[in-house]
Amino acid sequence: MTLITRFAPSPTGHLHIGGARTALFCWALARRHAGRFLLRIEDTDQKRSSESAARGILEDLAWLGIAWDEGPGFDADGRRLGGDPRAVGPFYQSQRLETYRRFAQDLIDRGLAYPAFDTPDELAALRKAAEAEKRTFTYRRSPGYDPARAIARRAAGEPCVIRFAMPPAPVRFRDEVLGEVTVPYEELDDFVILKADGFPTYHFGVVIDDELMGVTHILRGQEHLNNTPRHVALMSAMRHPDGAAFRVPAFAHLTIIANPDNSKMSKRDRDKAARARCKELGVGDLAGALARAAGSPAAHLRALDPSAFAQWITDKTRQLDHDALEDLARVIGITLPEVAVDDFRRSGYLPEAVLSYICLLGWNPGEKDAQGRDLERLDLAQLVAKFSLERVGKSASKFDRAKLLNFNQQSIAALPDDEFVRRWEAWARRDDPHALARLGAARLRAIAHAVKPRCRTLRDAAEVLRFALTADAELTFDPKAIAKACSVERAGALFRALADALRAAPDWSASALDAIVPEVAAAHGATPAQVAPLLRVAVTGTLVSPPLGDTLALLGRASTLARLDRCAAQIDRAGPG
RNA sequence: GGGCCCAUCGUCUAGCCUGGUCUAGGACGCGACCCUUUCAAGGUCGAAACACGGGUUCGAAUCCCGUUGGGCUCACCA
Repeated sequence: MTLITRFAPSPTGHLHIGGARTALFCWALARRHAGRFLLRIEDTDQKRSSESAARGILEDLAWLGIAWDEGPGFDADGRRLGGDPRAVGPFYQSQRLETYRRFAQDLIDRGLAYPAFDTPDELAALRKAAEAEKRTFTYRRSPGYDPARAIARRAAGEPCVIRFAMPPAPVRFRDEVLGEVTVPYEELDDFVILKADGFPTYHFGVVIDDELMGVTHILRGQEHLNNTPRHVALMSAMRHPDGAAFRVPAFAHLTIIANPDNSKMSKRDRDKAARARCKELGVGDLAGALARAAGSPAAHLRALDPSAFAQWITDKTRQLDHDALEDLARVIGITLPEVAVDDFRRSGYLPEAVLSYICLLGWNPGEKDAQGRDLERLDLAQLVAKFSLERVGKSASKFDRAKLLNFNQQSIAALPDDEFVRRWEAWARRDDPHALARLGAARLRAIAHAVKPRCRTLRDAAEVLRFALTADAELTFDPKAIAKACSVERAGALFRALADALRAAPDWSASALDAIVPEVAAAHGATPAQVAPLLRVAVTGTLVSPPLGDTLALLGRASTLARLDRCAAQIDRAGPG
């Protein structure tokens, strides 16, 4: 039998990093066993789902390189993803409503499901009462429930939901990573399967679609563990029109991915971080935030409604729109924690680094390399070759940004220069157009070899080359750096000798330029280490830069000499030396 | 609070199923040193863990029980 896995996100925002890990494992398991991996969009919450979010998730998956065999169609790098070769679609649950209704009706006809007419207020009251008695609220049909009357009321058009009549027995199932799990009947209520708007609930849609789409292995986050007994009970109760029973697929619940403080990694973490910073700064309203934004571009923040901001700042459950939040973060001087795949992409992470890091969250190959080191940083092909459910761990893992950053740095360093430039250009086009305009791909190419090992993210490239992104006339010289560089004996003479040598240099290549500092040093009885800082601070304004030859070659002779002049002027102003 | 799940360095983890080879291995981070005209990168070395208590056993990180701690979940959200 073909192994079939699926990833079934709800399109309420960008793909969460935990979702990406789930999708990756589903994909890897299917590939490992020459099976199929399908993607289904669970858009049954009409209020929160959006087509743009669904598209965003497809883009995120494609960016990571996780290709789905079946599901919504998508073009990625000339490759067509998705499709419906087995004719089991559509893959948007909102397009499968009639199917759910038919199955619900069958359940009702067999007395295994029933209409319920409670209003939200009534349910809330029931819950509150249960809580007061320190009891868990579990919905049950009232003793006097009259099925015939209920069905008549429903037929008359009275609004209602359909609930599953939970069979009174404990539910037991086997989880591939956790083992046997048993849940007592008392914990299982008569949950809703069809909402008042005619849409299925998650529980109902997932059970029907997994059956109809032939899914054999369900991999999902551990937060779903408690839902599984409901699904198993449903599967046992349901049948096809021809009377055939539903299958019970294999389950594997993946560990939670947590923040360093042990809280679950959530999209709200970004709002939380910004809110905390606002409080720290005493920014209580939009006007205050905008005041700080003076002079900096914060278009999305400006477009925000003051009352929306006021609500956001006090209500922990509220989230600001993505772009407005980014603007706000810039204004209050923090970087938001990345939690969605797209956040990492924007921050300059490479997909291969993200992938190799998240596949180690709750799984590892358990192999050593020739040096006795753990095998880490796998690529997709290695993952497929080695993946197995047996090696999936049981305990929650914390997301370690430092390690991800290290993986990313190594991935960047491993890129051939041309590829590095190509990736940076593609990234900068969207996320740092200013740097792209000032630097340009061609100039980056010339110094790529020196920039790569200094970047932990693609964004760092502009930071490493900041001196080159600044116009000669706007370069500022750090006074402390100048003082330090000039602390050498006869600094003025050395500086002039450097300038003369540079002006006369016959060959403006990195290797030729690298020879100048030792030459000048030797001629004046100084060491290269005493001379180099003078030149470095003159052309970059600081004491830190890529190797001087590369730095000078990138700037070019005219720019170098102009900077030398400006620096000399500043040294003169500061006093003779 | 009820139910479910989990528990090895700060973090990700190997080892656990099939007790001894574990004075518990690797990676990230951290510290030191080397290399070096700065910063990186690279190299070498170092500090750092079996939550606790009972069993079982000649022997337990490994098996059993309990305690403690943590997480998830209790919606007409998924």
